[in-house]
Amino acid sequence: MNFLTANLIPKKHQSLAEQVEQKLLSYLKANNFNIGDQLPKEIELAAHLGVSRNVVREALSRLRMMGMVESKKRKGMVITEPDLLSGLTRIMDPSLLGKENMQDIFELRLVLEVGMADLLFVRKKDTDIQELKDIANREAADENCQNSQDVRSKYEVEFHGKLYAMSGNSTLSRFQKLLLPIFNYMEAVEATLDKAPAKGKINHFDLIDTLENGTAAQFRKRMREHLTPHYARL
Amino acid sequence: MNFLTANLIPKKHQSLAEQVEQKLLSYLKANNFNIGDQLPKEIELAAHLGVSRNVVREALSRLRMMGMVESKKRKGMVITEPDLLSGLTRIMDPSLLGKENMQDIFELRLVLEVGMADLLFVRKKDTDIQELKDIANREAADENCQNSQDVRSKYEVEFHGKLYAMSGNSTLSRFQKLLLPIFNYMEAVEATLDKAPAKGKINHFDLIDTLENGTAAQFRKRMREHLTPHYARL
DNA sequence: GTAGTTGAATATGTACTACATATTAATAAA
DNA sequence: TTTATTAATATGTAGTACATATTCAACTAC
Repeated sequence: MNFLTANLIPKKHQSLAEQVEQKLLSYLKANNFNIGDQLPKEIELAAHLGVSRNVVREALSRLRMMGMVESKKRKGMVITEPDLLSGLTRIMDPSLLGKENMQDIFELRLVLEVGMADLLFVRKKDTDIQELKDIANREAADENCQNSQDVRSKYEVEFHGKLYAMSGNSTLSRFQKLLLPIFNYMEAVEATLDKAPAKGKINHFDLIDTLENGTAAQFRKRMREHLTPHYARL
Repeated sequence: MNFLTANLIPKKHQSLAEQVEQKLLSYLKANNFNIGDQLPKEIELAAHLGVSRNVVREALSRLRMMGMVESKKRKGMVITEPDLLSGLTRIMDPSLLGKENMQDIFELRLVLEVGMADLLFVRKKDTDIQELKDIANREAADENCQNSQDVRSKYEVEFHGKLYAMSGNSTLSRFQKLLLPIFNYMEAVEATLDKAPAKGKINHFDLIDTLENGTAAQFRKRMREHLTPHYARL
């Protein structure tokens, strides 16, 4: 391609479906719609935008995938609230992601759990503390913890998952669940390298105690220490 | 939801395009492909799955949207590394999200900035510190800061954006940029309610000093104090 | 033989038609 | 008035046809 034709083509080529998707998004953003409002019919959109119905359907399919619209058979398409994590739920898999993304996600977990402290202290309930204690007690009583890494990590997941749930932030909590396969994979890889799982000095009982009697700053410090083996990966 | 209940609960009707999307995703997850590998042609997929090419194209369009595949005109579709934030880039807009999602995102920012400390201390460079100082100095010298909330928030964004960039976590940094419109919107709403923007006791110079001479734990504490006005919203 | 050009082959991109399906809304029956 | 039936309609799916762009091979020129 010579420089003349290069100048004639300003943007990287976008398919019509992508263009229509963006137009629909701008349309929705600009007109402050409410949830439940109706979208024009596919045929009308196609006619108005001067494209085929196929193209419109591809664009709408993407909006549907994000949870931005729902389509009913005769009613047409109605606007819904998009799902923040709809994309992530599909691709959060070790076999789909590269090293850099996995490392980013790994780090994100560490950041979240340390930074989450204030949410926990604002929203903790007595019943939550009790549940944490139950988990920690079951963990302490389970002799399989000595032998099996799987068993250990089962309690680890349960305990920390409960913390995310306690945060009262459902996006955060859902994100943690998506994050698990990545984390497990990276731990498994680490295990094959003969790196001892090296437990931190702060255990779950210590964390519970801090959550019950301490401050958010103290909890952050202890959580940071609890996660020290993982921080070694930075 | 475990494997069993997943089968027991009758799924809400899924369109063929959605089913094909999932089949393609499972196919990609199961077969550990490498980036650059080719996917079968649309017609072959359609024939193999027993659906029309339209349906296959809708599914592929979704994968393309997530950055999982790229399509070249004659070459066919090749596997690429998915973009973790491709979904978010489209929907991170105050006019598309509801209160709960916005609140979740708002909280997430607070969690991230407090929890980010260790990343910063591992990866900070002298040049980064210098850049932070430059920003803080420009801010201190700008007399418009007194009058205009916009000017203040401009420096705020620049300073904190630099911190995210320093984290060395590009996903985190990109997420912060997406988060900005939400944050601005919520601050604007707060401003209309006559709530004074109430600056925290810890300013940017304090943060820089801690970053230069202190510890990660100290930085977390000070960042938490710096963000105190925002934490009031919890 | 090498470089550059041309042109055919081909997979994706777009348009269009036809019909299936499900659900609403109107109508008829009780 | 209530219930059952029917028609209308917007999305879902299938299929054909052609446009477009890019690869790859054949070919020409030097």
